[in-house]
Amino acid sequence: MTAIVTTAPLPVADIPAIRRLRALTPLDDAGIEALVAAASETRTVPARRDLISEGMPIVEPVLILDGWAARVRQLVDGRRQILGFILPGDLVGYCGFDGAVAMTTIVGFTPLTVCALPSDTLSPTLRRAYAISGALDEAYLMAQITRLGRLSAYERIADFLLEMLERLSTAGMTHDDGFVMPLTQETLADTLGLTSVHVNRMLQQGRRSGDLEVSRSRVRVCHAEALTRTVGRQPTRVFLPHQPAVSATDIPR
Amino acid sequence: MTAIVTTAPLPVADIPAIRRLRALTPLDDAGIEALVAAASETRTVPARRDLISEGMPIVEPVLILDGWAARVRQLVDGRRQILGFILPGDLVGYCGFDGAVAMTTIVGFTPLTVCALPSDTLSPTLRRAYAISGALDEAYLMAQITRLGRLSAYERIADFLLEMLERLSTAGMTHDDGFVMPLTQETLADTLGLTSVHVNRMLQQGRRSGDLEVSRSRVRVCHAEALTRTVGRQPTRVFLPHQPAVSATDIPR
DNA sequence: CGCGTGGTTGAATCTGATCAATGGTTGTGG
DNA sequence: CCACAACCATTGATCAGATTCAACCACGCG
Repeated sequence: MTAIVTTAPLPVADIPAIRRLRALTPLDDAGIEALVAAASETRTVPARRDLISEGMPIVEPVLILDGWAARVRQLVDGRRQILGFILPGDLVGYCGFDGAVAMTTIVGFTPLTVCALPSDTLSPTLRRAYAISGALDEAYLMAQITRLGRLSAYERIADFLLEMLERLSTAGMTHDDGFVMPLTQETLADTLGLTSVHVNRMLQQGRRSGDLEVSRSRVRVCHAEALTRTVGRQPTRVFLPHQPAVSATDIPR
Repeated sequence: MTAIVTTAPLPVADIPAIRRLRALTPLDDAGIEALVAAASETRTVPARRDLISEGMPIVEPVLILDGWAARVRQLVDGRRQILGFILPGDLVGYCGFDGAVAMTTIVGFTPLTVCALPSDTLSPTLRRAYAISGALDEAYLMAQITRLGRLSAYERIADFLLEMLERLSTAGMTHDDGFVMPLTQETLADTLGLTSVHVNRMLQQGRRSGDLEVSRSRVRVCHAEALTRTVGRQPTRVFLPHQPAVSATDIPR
């Protein structure tokens, strides 16, 4: 799980959560120090235990250091919808008013390592990183809506895996367009609005067409670039890139 | 559209947007004054014109005073997904970091009346109202995901109309569980991940079963309470109610 | 009056769900 | 170290909800 280097006190670049936040926006020393300090005092939550329960007041915002979690909504008749995943470097319970209650239950699919989220008053760059992270949260929800509303089963799988690839690579958790995905096909089904049987068939189709390599809990997207184009996915973007503005190709109808 | 009373300078309670924000959290005088002042200087955007375009930098946050708008995502092959609606009292472009770009296009289905959003530094209560509004935005996105992922076509329609009822009643824009909905069935279809043909059939089913009264642009939900229960909808809640905590009836599996 | 937009209807089709059974993997306890 | 139990992946057959295609109608507007 963690790297086996034990010489130095653990280089900052090896902590995926910090790596992610630094990738969102450059952090000043105060911000990095605060994160490193926070990450030294961790808490572990066993898999399948609620990290936050829907309707309960939000106590303390935390930063995910390791593990996969999800926002889950359970319907009265047993149907379940997974709203989105929460990965290392993601913030949980960071919202700006008193008396807030959790809008969804959050549960881990693996044991979770979390730490207290450093206050955003410690560094303006940290504050900015949190704000960007929040905007990305919203962007992921919107991407999920588009997937469920207008993509075919196969497109949903592909688009979802590409999103995970994008997110995990920000935290440095991918290798050669592959990553560890500790989810069952049942979980994937509850995410993508499908049945596990159909997820299974679509994964096979992805294998046969050479788009995917899927084993136990490993996924590799074979030609990420090409697949991105074929399913019409556009990468998530919430702030201005440093490149000159992208030319809008959209034709107003 | 607007009330025909012209005696007084227009009572605050008659401005739906302000009514909504006050319903979210009590506002102090500074906050109300700022809103009233802002609402006196309006701008109008014609229907079908972009209020904000995806990928463009966000210039100035605005408050919707009148009209219906939506966040829209257009796929390359012409498919369209409506992510959610923006109604009077909703905030647009209020996000906490520099260099942010719009994550989606926002277009009006009616002419929109908007005004500049008063700065959240003017009043702590205003700031709180904005934060709650933002949390509600997120809650609506999550509700939309659940609708698309796990509800049947009929349930989607019912749940959606109940949400609109809930939101519009906060702004005082409903009468006897009815409201004006300036959307075509095609638009509804692009919202709910269906085709317009199927939306039509589901609306008819709603009429036949006595759940709905739908005409031109008017909708009435006949037995809102009952319908809420039958489709298993739970009302949106992002902060602690003043009542004692609701007992959790959820059975952990 | 004619056209365009949006609503309504029917028939055929298809994507994905459901039901049911089999087989493989992992983890645990004897 | 093996045996068993759970859980998960896989496969086939059938079913159903929603789409597609194609009309037709009603209304508002230039």
